Amino acid sequence: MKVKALKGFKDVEAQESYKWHYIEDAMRRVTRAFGFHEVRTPVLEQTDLFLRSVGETTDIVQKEMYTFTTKGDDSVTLKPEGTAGVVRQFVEHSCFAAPQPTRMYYLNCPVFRYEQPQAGRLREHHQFGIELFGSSEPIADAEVIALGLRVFDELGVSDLTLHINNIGCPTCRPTYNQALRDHFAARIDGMCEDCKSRLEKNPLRILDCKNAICRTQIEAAPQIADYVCDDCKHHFASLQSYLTAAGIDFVVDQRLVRGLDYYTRMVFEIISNQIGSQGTVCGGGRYDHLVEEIGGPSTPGVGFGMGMERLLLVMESQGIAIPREPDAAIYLAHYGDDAKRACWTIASDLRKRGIPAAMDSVGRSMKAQFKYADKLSVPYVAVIGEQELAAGACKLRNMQDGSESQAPLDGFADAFASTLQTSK
RNA sequence: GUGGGUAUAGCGCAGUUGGUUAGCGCGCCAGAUUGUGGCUCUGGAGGUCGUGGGUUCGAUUCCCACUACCCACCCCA
Repeated sequence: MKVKALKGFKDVEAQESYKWHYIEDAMRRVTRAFGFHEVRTPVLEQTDLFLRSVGETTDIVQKEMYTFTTKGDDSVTLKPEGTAGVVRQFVEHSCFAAPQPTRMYYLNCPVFRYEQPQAGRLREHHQFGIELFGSSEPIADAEVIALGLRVFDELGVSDLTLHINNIGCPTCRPTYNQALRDHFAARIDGMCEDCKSRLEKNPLRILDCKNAICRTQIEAAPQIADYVCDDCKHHFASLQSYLTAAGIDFVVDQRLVRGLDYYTRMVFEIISNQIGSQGTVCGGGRYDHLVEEIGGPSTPGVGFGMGMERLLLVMESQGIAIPREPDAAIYLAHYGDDAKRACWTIASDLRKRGIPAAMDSVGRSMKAQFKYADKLSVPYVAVIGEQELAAGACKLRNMQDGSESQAPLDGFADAFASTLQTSK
C-alpha cells in the first residue's frame, strides 16, 4: 500500500518552486510599495475564534473545518481562512495602541477546508492576503483593492473582472434582511433546500444561489441598494469615485455575497473566467466589527485573501512565462581523481562567494558531465584534468557559443566572479 | 454530500473485436574518437495494464464491486 498525499493536498515539487518564488517576490514588492508588513500566525487556533469571526451559520464553519480535540480536551481548528488569525494577533498584541492604520500582509498562508476537490479547489491551499486596520475611510477600501490589482499587474495577469457590492452594516442590514424574508416567504416552497434554510438564518445568501428555479425568484427580489443607510450609501459612492480616479474598472454586482459573516459595507471579488468554475482569484471586503467581536476595541478593518494556487492557474492559462534561473553559474567537469579534488576546492571557493557551482557527484564520464551541464542550462563549464593541473590553468567553455578560453587555477573563483560581473 | 468521466512505464498516450515476448513519444542510463554538451543514430533499464472478485482452456481486454483521480453542483481563494 503506497503512501500518498491526502486527497485535496498537493506537493510543490523542486522543479516548480521557482514559480512560487516569483509570485512571492511580486507580492513582497507590491506590499512594500503600499507600506504593509508581513505577519505570520499559527496554523492551529481555538475553534471559538472561527465560530466568532467567520460565523456559525456559514458553510465554512458548519461543514468545512478541520476541527479536532486535543489531549488537553481543547477544541482546535486548522485555519479555514487568513483574516481571523491576523485579527486575533492584532488584538492579542494590542496593535491598536500603535499609530493607526496598521497594515499587515501574509503570504503562503496555508488554509484548510474539507471540501470536494476540483479544478482550482483544494483542501489545503495557500493564500496571500492583506489586512488594513484602523481606517473606516473609503479610501482605505480603495487602497486594498488597488493593492490586489497591482499584484496582478506586476505579474502580467490580465482579463480579470473586479466585482464590488455594498452589503450594508448592522444598522441597515436587518431591514434589508426582513425585506428579503418578506419577499421570499411566499415563494420559498418551490426553491431549493439550501435556500429554505438560508431564509431564516441568513437570507442575504439566497441572492448567491445558482439554482435555476431560485434564480427566477431572485430576479424580482428587493435590491440592497434601496435599503442601505445613508452612511453606507455614501461610503460606497465615495469608494467608487476613488476607484474611478485610480483608473480602476469595476462592476457593481448586487448579487455578490460572500460566505463569511464578518463583512460589512464593501465586499469585492476579482474573477477570472479562464480557470474553470472556481474563478475567484481574490476576495475580500470591509469588516468594521470584527476586531471588537474578537475582544479588541472598536476598530474598523478591510482586507482580502488571494489564492496562490488559483493565481498560478490563471498565469498558466494566460501563458505567462515565469523566468527561471539556471541551476548553476558554472559546472566543473573533471577527469581523474586529483582533478576531482581540485574541482571540489574550486566549487567550495565559488560557493563561498555565493556563486552557484555544480560538479559531478555520481561518477559520470566527461561526455556525460557535459550532457548533464547542458541539462542544467549552465552558461560555463570548466574542464580540469591532468594536463590542466600540470599547466596550472583550466579550459573554460562558454556553453552558449562554444568558445573556449584558458583560466588560471590560482584565484579561479575571484576571476570567474569578475567575468560574471562584466558579462551582466 | 450529489452527478458525470477516467484509470496501461517517471510524464503524455496507443493497443489487444479475449490468445501466450504489452507498444509509441518524451524523460532516464550507456555507446557511436578510451578528455567535451545541444542535432542524429544504436542499445539498455523501467509495467503485478488501479484493487478485489466473476465468466473462460486462457482476462490488461468481457461482467460486477471497490478505490483513487479528474470535472461539475454546492461553497470559496
